[in-house]
Amino acid sequence: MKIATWNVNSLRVRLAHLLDWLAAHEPDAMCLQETKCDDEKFPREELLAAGYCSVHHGQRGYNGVAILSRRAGTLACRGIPGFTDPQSRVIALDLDGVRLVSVYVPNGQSVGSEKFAYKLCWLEALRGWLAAELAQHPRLAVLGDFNVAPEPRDVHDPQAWEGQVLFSAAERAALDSIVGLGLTDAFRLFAQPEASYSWWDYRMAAFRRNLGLRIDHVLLSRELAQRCVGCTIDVAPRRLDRPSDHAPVIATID
DNA sequence: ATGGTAGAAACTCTA
Repeated sequence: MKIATWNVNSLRVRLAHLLDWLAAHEPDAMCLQETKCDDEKFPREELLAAGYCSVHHGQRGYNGVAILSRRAGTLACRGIPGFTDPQSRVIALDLDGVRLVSVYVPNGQSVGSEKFAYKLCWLEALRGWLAAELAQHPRLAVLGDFNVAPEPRDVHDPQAWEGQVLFSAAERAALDSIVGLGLTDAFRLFAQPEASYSWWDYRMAAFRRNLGLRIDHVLLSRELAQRCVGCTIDVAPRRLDRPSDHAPVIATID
């Protein structure tokens, strides 16, 4: 089973990139973030024509998460159950015995801001829910844009980024606590190139200079981690014209 | 020197 995640930063703008990528890599499932459209404008038919079913938790203008799959799955939920959130950031799908979760963690804007407080609150709600999910679903995969770089090696300039949003102690502790429930960062199961990142700011020619952060993750329950045989970041789409600022991450599970 | 770019939307917010 090949599963992937990609923050597309507007699905309608990136649809051609996405369709090309799906045709080239043929993942069984693809988790999307920042679709930035409501359900009515979701390109369901175009994706179906490309061989993918979809479930979407949309929102006009901002956020929006989806899961595409070759075979039809069963929608598990939209949003974190019991956590009232006007922002569309979570969707879950049961597919061939695996529970897949697509997450778009709040960015947090800047440490100490209201949005930062919302981010920490949101991560705590996610942790509580995933604890219950893990108890019920031994095959659980949580994929998405976590907006947190876990370690110094996930940041191009860790000294400059230390304490900044996306790499503050509080955010790292919150992500660590989620991983500590019994999840594995699939990317770190394997040897990886130095300076591997999944997001580069559009500004300052950051991609050309590889000034990136690894903030998009595939977290696997123990059972899935044991069967994971590969996990890579595909930087190729970041080189295209009008790219998303994120690259897809793909994991293969036997 | 808080700059720079991109997307959605509507003239500003979010990232």
